[in-house]
Amino acid sequence: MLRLSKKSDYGLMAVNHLARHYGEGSFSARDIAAGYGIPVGLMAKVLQRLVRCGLLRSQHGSNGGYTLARPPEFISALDVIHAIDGPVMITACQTVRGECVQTPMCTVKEPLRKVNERIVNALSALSIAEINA
Amino acid sequence: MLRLSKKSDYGLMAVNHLARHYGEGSFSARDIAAGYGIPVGLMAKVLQRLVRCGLLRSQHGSNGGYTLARPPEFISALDVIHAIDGPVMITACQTVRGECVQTPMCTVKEPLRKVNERIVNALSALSIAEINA
DNA sequence: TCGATATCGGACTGAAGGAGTCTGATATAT
DNA sequence: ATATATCAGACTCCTTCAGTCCGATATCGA
Ligand code: SF4
Ligand code: SF4
Repeated sequence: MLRLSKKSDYGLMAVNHLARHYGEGSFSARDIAAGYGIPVGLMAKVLQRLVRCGLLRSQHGSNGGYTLARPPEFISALDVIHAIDGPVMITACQTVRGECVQTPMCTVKEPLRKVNERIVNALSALSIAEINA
Repeated sequence: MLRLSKKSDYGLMAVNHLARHYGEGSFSARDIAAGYGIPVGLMAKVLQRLVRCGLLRSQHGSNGGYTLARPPEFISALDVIHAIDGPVMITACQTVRGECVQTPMCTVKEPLRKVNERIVNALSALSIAEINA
């Protein structure tokens, strides 16, 4: 139904939070989650994915937590969404379980691909720094 | 995960088919479904929704079927998607079951609303005639 | 009039994905 | 040592999706 996952939503909020306090040390999942009413366990899970994709750096142990891996200007909304939800693709022409049976005779595949491209561009052009402003 | 429903996909294909044969009489759900490997029952259901939203006209009885309610130039991809899936909204800030609990302190609501607006505009600007070309 | 062919409306099912929880393991500062 | 973190994955509950099915209504043609 063309909806962003809640995880991506949370991820954007978290990265946004870290951007707002960029250079002020690290923040734990608890720190971030508390301010926005996000379940801590879920927030942790989201942050982990962002680390795995190289958007954040993490520090174990007490006084540990997360920081941005690079300045907010160089992190896009697409980066965050892609790290959490995988590739942005409004159609399911080909998924992990084979391709859509309509593919050969589909008449809307190409036009939708173009629409998808525009969405990707829009998300890619939107930096975290810009969101924060 | 930001994906269009299969129903919308089918709807676009159906409307596209009717556009391609605009002025050549009406086509039944069976007619349309057959050409694209779409389950007939599901195709019928999708077409019914399009009729209810005024995009198509229907004719009961034998030799009945569906025709476009207006020329392809004046039907947009958004019209079709909206008729089938409801309003295009990438966030769930407010749904039928109340609003998102993060709404008051959400920092990404506004930026995402703007992204949504761009998507809506893109879909709205894409007419069926254009898809067909 | 009868029967075939349509749409129409809604209920229904099984499968998939989403949201969130929980547990155990590892790393680090005090 | 202990408290505090991240980390990794399995797990449950719930919603949505894709597709089916049935009964009702409308229309055409023989
Ligand atoms: S091939 Fe056509 S029908 Fe199948 S997913 Fe892609 S766009 Fe949709
Ligand atoms: S309010 Fe914020 S968190 Fe809640 S749905 Fe809207 S954008 Fe997502």
